[in-house]
Amino acid sequence: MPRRPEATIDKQKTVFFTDLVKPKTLIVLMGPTGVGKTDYSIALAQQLGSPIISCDSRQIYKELNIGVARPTPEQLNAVPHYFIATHSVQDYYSVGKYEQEVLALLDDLFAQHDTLLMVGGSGLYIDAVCFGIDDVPEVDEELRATLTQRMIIEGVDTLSQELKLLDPDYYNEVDIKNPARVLRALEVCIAAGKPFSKIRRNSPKNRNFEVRFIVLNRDREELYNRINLRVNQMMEQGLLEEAKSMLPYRHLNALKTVGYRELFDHFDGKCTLDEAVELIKRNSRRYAKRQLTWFGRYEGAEWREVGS
RNA sequence: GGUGCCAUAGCUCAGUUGGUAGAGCAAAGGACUGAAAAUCCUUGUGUCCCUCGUUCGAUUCGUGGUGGCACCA
Repeated sequence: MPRRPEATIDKQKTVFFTDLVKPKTLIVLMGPTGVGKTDYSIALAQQLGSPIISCDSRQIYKELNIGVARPTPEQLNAVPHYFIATHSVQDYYSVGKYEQEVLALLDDLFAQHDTLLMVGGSGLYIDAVCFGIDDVPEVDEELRATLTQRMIIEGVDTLSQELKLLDPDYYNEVDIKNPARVLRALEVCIAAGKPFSKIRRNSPKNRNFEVRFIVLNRDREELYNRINLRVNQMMEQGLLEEAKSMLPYRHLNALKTVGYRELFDHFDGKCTLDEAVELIKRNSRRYAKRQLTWFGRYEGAEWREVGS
């Protein structure tokens, strides 16, 4: 199933741009964690004369550095970067906000550039920028908290039965064993007073730029070796201390992140430090695999193999 | 050198009263619309160390090897 294949510029806008200005292109460079996106993107950005718009749901936080493999100060100075260390873990953030902020930025930057480079591994964020995300009413915290509580106590099955009543269409589509998905659908149904499936149109929004996808990949074994090695390096750089300093925020979404939660478990005495480090490696590997699955659905993407 | 124990999936091991095998972990594949580095679904992985023998049939029993561990010299 191709990901949003019909997402091309609408005819009128194409005419408008070819008449007055050159068409604008957003190059989206993506790849699994640890492939080597950072180095590659800096070289590519310099070649294109473009800044880098980061599309990374974790590097966006200023409190997270070592554990999210933030580019070094030298790398950040080599090319202007956006959306790196710009937000706080303490502030609520979401794909929707990211979409808005990036689109506003693109409007500005395209005035100076014909080609812009976006780089990152957060698939949902890439989708939001390239194809848009439906407008869903705000859900207040209390409702979410109540439903989360009920999810824990009553289990997914009870809540998915409730979803079946409120939104039979979505119930038939959704993975009813997935608490996150059931909970979201349910909270939107309740907050909006209408079925989630009526809100989630899943139709691409028009964008006034073209998109080109590049997926960076490398031999699986080599990728995993790099991930394992990088985790060791993170530990040498002081990931343990960084995680310790994040303990007060461990309940926040931003800290539900590979590299931190495993160390939190260690602090709780649930595992030894060595075990925690091994788990960070494993979970990073699994994350990389999930990313590759996601990227595999971008129709027309150019896959570039890198490596020795 | 002698004696004993062990050798089965990538790893740790279970098992077959003789009918070619299964757990955990690792791994592989997939899903994905405001938590997305999140959350969830599916799936195996095999010269059962080698040799010869007994047997209709040996991974299973026996002989002899090889390797590992332990104890004794």
